[in-house]
Parts: sequence; structure tokens; C-alpha cells
Amino acid sequence: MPTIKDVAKHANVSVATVSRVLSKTGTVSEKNTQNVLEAINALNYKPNALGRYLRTAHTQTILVVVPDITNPFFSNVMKGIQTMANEQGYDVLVMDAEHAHFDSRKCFDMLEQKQVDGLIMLTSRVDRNVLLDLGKEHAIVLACEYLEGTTLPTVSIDNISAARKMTEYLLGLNYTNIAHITGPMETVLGVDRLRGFKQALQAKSVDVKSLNIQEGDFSIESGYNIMGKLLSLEDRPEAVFAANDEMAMGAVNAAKAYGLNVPGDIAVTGFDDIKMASMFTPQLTTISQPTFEIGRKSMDLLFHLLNKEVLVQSQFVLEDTLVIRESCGHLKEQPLQ
Amino acid sequence: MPTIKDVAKHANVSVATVSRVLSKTGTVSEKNTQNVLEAINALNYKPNALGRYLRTAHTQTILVVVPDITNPFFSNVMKGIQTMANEQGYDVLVMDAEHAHFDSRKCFDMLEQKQVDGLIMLTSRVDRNVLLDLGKEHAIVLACEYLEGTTLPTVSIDNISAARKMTEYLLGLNYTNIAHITGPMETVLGVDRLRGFKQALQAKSVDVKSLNIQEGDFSIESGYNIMGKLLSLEDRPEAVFAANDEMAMGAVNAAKAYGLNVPGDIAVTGFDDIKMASMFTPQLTTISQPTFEIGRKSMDLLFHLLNKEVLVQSQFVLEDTLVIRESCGHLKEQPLQ
DNA sequence: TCATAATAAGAAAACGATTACAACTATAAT
DNA sequence: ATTATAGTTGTAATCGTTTTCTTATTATGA
Repeated sequence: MPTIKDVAKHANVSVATVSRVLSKTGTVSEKNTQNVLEAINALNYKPNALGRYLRTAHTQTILVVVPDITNPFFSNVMKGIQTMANEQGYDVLVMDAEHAHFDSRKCFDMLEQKQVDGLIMLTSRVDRNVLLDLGKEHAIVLACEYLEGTTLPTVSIDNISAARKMTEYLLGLNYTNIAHITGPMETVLGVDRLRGFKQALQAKSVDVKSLNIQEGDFSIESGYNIMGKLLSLEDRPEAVFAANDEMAMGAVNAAKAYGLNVPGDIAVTGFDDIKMASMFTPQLTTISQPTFEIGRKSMDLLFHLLNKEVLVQSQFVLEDTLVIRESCGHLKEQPLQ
Repeated sequence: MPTIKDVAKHANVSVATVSRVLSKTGTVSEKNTQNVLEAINALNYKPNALGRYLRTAHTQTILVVVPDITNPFFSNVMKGIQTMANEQGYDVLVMDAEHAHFDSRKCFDMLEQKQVDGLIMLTSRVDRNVLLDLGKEHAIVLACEYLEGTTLPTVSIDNISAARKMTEYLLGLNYTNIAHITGPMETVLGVDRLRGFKQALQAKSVDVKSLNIQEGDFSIESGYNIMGKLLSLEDRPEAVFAANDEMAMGAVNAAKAYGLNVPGDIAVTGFDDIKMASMFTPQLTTISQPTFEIGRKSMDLLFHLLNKEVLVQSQFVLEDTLVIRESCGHLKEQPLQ
């Protein structure tokens, strides 16, 4: 494996000169530039990134922690991050938090050990204080899940108002006995969507029955199981709002297994608008999040942080959209594909 | 940011001693060990990974190149890799090849520049010779898509026989006019599955009509569009075998849009058994791949390579399963969830 | 022609760890 | 007392770059 020294020797110059032509900084004569370039070619020299990183003290790679790589919602956000990162010459490391079953110190260490330059957290299920402290010294941005009263840069949608919007839509369809399958109550996402749900109900003076609120874990299975419970309630709900699309699909399938028709017998809505939401039968009415844009914006923010620029604005809430499809019995025109 | 020197000074020992207690190698007296540990704590010292990496010449991180991070099939393989990697103390970098629209030199450079210790390719749509050459000097394993006549370690299923099995199943259901929506013909995956399809037909002396073979690109959209073509054929196929689940779903939806019932009017099958295959209506009959295991095995192989062990076996083909659900009109018992 | 500025290039010092080597204990064996 | 041995420790080299100084050379302008 040739090093910069070998190149220097081969080109009859000093290592400094080689480094200069490599990084296109400083001034090197035309003749030497050519010599160095030839030597690089002749030896098939590839600069060792480690040497450079140690000296320059940054790795040009960032870490993103995602609750579950398997979840299509997050892979879209990831794609946005990835795209933006590559544009700026950064590489992206991914860490799967496995729904917070991981040791969050691992990702913090990577930051502190200079293994990565920055961090994008797609989950906030970590030690709040540690995260906040770390944010003072390092480049960290929070996406999707913001942290209550945080100083960290954040990009997400307004989950409360989105959930309220969804519930109001259901109310507008004249459903009043509405259930909500929540996300995990230790996530801001779960809590906020529940909050929006309640707000809409209370605004219409519909009372919120505690039996109609059941905690899920964002998985298809939990949607299926909880729907089972809901359906066996004495006062069976007419509509159920699931806190994400996966749970909604589980719920629909539970209803089908129960011999019920969706939306004929019971309406179901989701949240996130993952790709499958429109492929599913019935097509899911849901909240569409600008996933790619969330990713892009997060990386953009991180990039500013990395460059020590002062952020004029650090909290970004992006637009979500209620997309109405079939699962609530109100079919708007929509191409099937 | 404290360095090892600061710790040494604080603990009144040499940097060598600090390094020794850090890496638990060599012998250090009980007293000094304690002093060093205290100093580390007092200064909140985190060893700089870059320094270590440069010296030890490896980064403990591997790179995996995936055709499309958004595809659930690959995220499951990724999960297997990730799990195994973490067990062995490796980190995982992900690069999205965007269906080979990326510059493959980028991932090769990372290997050559020592940015990563090893490479797992989930796609082989790269320059064959470059890849093979690189494999002589570096740790590389190919997963999912093997390379014809390669010397590189490989783990995948036998796509030809799996596709044959699927086609035979269709034939067994007495369909004879069967179409195949292929994957991209520049992927081994696409070619192999087509090959298996043809083999099954030829074995039964059913002639393969060229109009019944249409090239897709693994996307839902292409499945939808191609199905449109297929349905307007004078001699409309009774069954269509799509080379992956996404295209199968697109095909089903096209049929629905056409006013056709699946499987009543036309049978459709997929390949891969992604999570949604069983959530979809009708539930997809498909080929199930041991995704997690493919990931695990690949990482295991890579790990051996990294340790310079000689591989007794380097080509692994894992078991696939035909999972029969609803989409071909032959419903076996299967829990709905 | 001389002072000044600009350009080119090398020597050597970082960066922060690991580790080979040597040196110095203390203890045990002779 | 002397030697051998094992256990500790420190010094300094090393990994492969980048970058700060210096110095030498050439070009520019008065």
C-alpha cells in the first residue's frame, strides 16, 4: 500500500507538495503538479483517510439514529438525509435504536470519540439531560420527534395539530364514538398525537372515553391486537384513529378477521402515509408527512451547525397533509396506483 | 477536550500506562490502574478513535451498499447485518446505490482509503472486474445477488430454482398461459428468476410466449404499468408471476383498476415475502427469503475474512420457501394477521 | 539596480493514540 | 551475596496525513 511518502519519492518532491496538489490548496508549479499526478497514477495511490482525519480532526461522516431501520417511514427520511449529506460530501452512518432497546451511550460515544462529526436523532427516547448537555458541545439535530422545551435544533411536523385535524375530519363525517390507538406513551410522538385527538373531541364537547384510548407500540401486531379489544367493547367504536399506518393496517385486518367491513362497518385511519397506505385495501386515509424534506432539512441544519454558523431559526415545523382515501367511507377521486 | 496525555499527567504516569489500562493489555499495578481510572473519570476523558484507528490501521466499521434503502426487503437484510456486526463490535455504514445510479468508485474508495475494514454488497450492479480485483486485497462479501463465476464469498438463495418452484406451482394449479414480469435484465436477480420461469415452462413443454415476458424495474409503478399491457393482450394471461412483491402489488392494483378480480379472474404471485405481502388484499403467494439470516451470514463471512481466516466454504445458498396465500386462488390455512 | 512582493518548495511539528524496547524494580532461587 | 525471573514502568518511534514555518527563487515596480 503506497503512502504519501512513496508518491513524494517517486515524484521527486516533498510530502508537503504532494499534500498540496492532493488538497488543491497552496501553490504548486505546473511541472510538479504533473509529476505528482503521474506518480499517484503510477503507484495507484489512495490517500489514507485515517491520517487525514486525525490531522484535520473531522471525519466527514455523520451518524443518524433511527428507531427502526425496517420502518418505511424512517427509510424515507433517511433518504433525504443521505441525499443532502452526499451533496455536501458527508457520509452517513446508521444506528438502529431498536425502539430504544439499545444503549444510547453508544451513539453519544461515537460523537465524543470523534468518530463522527455530527448526529441526527430520529428518536428522542434517550436520556434527556445527557442529550441536551451533549448538544452544547456537539452538532446534534432532532428530527421527527422534538423534545419538549429543547434548545436543540429540531425539524418535524406539528403532531398535535395533525392529529387534531384527523380527528376533526372523523368528527365531520359524523362519527362520534371514536377510538384512538396511541403510540408508546414514552414517545413524544405518541403523546402529542393523543393530545391532538383529545383536543378535537373536547372542542366539540364529545367526551373522551378512557376505554377508547389504547396504547400500541407502532407495530402491525399491536394494531391487530388492540383492534380485537376495541371490537369486543360493549359500546363498539364507529371509527378508530391509529397513530401510524402500520397499526391502522393491523386494525383493519383485525376487523376483517372479525367479519367486519372497513369502512362499511367501521372506519379506520392511519398516520404517516407510508407507501403501502395507498396500496392497502381499503386505501388508508392518513396524514402525509414530508419525509424526504424532513431528512433534507435536518441535514441542512446539521450542516450549518458543523460549519459553526449561527442558526437564525432552529425549530422547524413542516407542513403535513390530510390525505383522504377510502378507509373512512368518504372516497375522493384518487388514482388507484 | 482532554487527551491521553492529560490523563497521564493527572494520574502521574506515562501515556503508555494509560493506554495499557485502557486496552486492558499488558500489566499495570493495582495502584496505578486506580489512579488512571480516577483521572479518566475526573477529566471525563474519551479516547479519540481516530488516533487509535490510525495506529492500529482498522476502523471497526464496515460498509454495506444497498440498491435502495427504502426497500423493506433490504432493510431486513440490513438488520441481520447490523445485529451480527454489533455483536462483534463493528459499526455499519450504509450507502444507497439508488439502483446503480451511484458512482461505485465511491464505495470502493472507502475500502482503499481505509475508511472501512470491509464491504458487503447487496447489489452486484458494479464493474465486475474492479470488484473482483478489489476482492483479492480486501474483505468483500456479496449478498442476495451473486456474481456469475465469482471467487468472492457469496450468500443468497437459489433464485433459479425458487422461480422454477413458483412457476411449477402455478402450472400445478392448471394455469398454462402464464406471464412473467421480470426484474431489470442487467441484474443477476432478474435474469435468474426469468431463467427459472422458463425452465419450468419448458419442462412441461409449455411454450414461452415472448409477449408474456415483460421487463420491469422492481417498482410498484412498473408492476402497475406492465400489468396494464398484459391485460390488453389479445391472449390475456391467466396468471402472472412478478419477480418481486412490489411489482406484484402494482399488478394486482392494475387488475383491480381494470375491473378484474384477483385471483378470480387472474392469478398473481410475487417474490421476496416482504412484510406487506401478507397484509395486502389478496394476500400474496410468494417466495420467502431468509432475509435476516442472509444478513447475519454475510456479516459472519465478512468477519472471518477480516480475521484473515481461510474460508472452508465461501458460497452459501440458503433455503427459500414457497408461501402459499390467497393471490392464486388456492387458499391454505394462514392466520390473517 | 535594488527593494519588495509573490510564488514554490522543503523540513519538521503536529494530530492522539499504540507498542517495541529498554530499564528498573522486587522477589525468588542459588 | 549473587543471579535469574517476573512484574512494572517510561521513552520514544510509529501510523499517514496536514500545516506552520522557513527559505529559496522568481517576478514586479520604482
